[in-house]
Amino acid sequence: MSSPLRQRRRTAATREILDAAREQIGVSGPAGLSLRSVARSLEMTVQALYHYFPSRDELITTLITEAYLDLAEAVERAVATSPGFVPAATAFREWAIGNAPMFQLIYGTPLPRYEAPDDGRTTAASRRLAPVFIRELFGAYAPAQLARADVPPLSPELRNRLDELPAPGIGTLPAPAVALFVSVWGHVHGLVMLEAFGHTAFIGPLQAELFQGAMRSLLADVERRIPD
Amino acid sequence: MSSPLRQRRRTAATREILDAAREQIGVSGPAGLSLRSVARSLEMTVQALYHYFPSRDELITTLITEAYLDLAEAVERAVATSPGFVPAATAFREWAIGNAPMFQLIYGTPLPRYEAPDDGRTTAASRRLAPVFIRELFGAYAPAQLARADVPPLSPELRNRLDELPAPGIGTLPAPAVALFVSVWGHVHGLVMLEAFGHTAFIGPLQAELFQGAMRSLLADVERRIPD
DNA sequence: TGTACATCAGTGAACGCGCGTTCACTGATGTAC
DNA sequence: TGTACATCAGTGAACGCGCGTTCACTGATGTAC
Repeated sequence: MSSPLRQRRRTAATREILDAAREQIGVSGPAGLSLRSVARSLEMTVQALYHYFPSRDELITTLITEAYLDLAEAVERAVATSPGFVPAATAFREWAIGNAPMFQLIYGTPLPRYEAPDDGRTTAASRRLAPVFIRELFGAYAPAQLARADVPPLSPELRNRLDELPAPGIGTLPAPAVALFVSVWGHVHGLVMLEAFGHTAFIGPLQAELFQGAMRSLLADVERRIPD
Repeated sequence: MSSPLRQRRRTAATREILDAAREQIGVSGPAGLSLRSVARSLEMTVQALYHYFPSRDELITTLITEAYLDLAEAVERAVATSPGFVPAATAFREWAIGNAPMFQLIYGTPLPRYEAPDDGRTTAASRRLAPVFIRELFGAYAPAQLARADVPPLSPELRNRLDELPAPGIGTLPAPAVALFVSVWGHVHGLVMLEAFGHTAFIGPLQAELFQGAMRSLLADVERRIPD
């Protein structure tokens, strides 16, 4: 095993590369990322990067994984000081708008010639966010209540499918609550994606307020659908 | 002016190019589009394309514009035979899923080195869809009713802003209805974007049913928020 | 403490590729008289 | 109807660029004895 000093230097250099890559994505968008541009901004040669990442795809995989975790942590942190669904949604939006290019990287059009790794690293990281929202949204209800949530009738096939989702995370919920949650998930993501992709620019700088209002209404509508 | 025959041939060739480009996007995603690959699939040289489009960006602009119009027309057609918000949303989803790469082109991450034209052609095309949804969602209500829609209180600044949106389309609605509509818009887009970008693949092939249910609930929630 | 050796971050040179765009041209088609 | 001319779709050749990746190397740093 190599020396701790060398190890630390290596770690620091790896961090520098990842930061430069993020910077690069910030400037020219996810698709504008290239090993050569990263090397250029670090004033080193491209080949040197291969001492830290075996390929472009591996670098991108790390960026995606870290972005998912960073986003999930930001939301966790927010609800730690101010619990509730609306603060969670607000923190989600703020991360997405404040890191729009990274948000595009993880939730936007898949990168042209990028292939996610087989080992499911990115998928695993992407699953860290939902449980936080599930906790904030449904934590106060008993499973029996959630099972009677007022959603349009589910076909037996769909009910089965939703009941059989893998357990950690969304799979712990009864089918009607899964249906409700997916709808909420889409609602939150939709408003944020539209804003992060520039489709609601016409609203101007008050989108935060509009979003907050929409989330409050959404929460009320969800609560109304769960029986006492 | 050139002969009608030549004109028709030119139009046909232009169509062929656009179709090949769409095909190309279907195969390798929006970012995989290139003049050279289009030329290759048509078995002609790249330079020939310049007789039909002055640049790559111009071709992309046409593709984007036509995609927006195509989508809006699909929804119009659907509500013509089966009116209502849920059918409109269903048609929207079906177009998006059936034309996922084109949907990604218009609603996903902006293309790397593409600049939209100054003349607002793409923006104008993108505004064709909302009025259909507004009509289906709010057509049965009087402006006075919409003005009293039950949404969280709007700050004076936001209310002003929403009241002053340019008139054709969303600008015709009173501020609370605009807020409600943006929320609905985000909800519909969110579920569809998540699906079109592959983030809800774990649900499997029953996403259509889940979406339909979510839209029915959404409609009910909206109706509950508009007074008699 | 000194020395031989191993590790490894970084470089120089090069590869083959695909890209958008320009230019000078050819040759078929259509127009004017 | 025939002929000179204009139009314009298409080609061949080339440009300069950026990309990911490989290879053989140098030279500084760290390790073992």
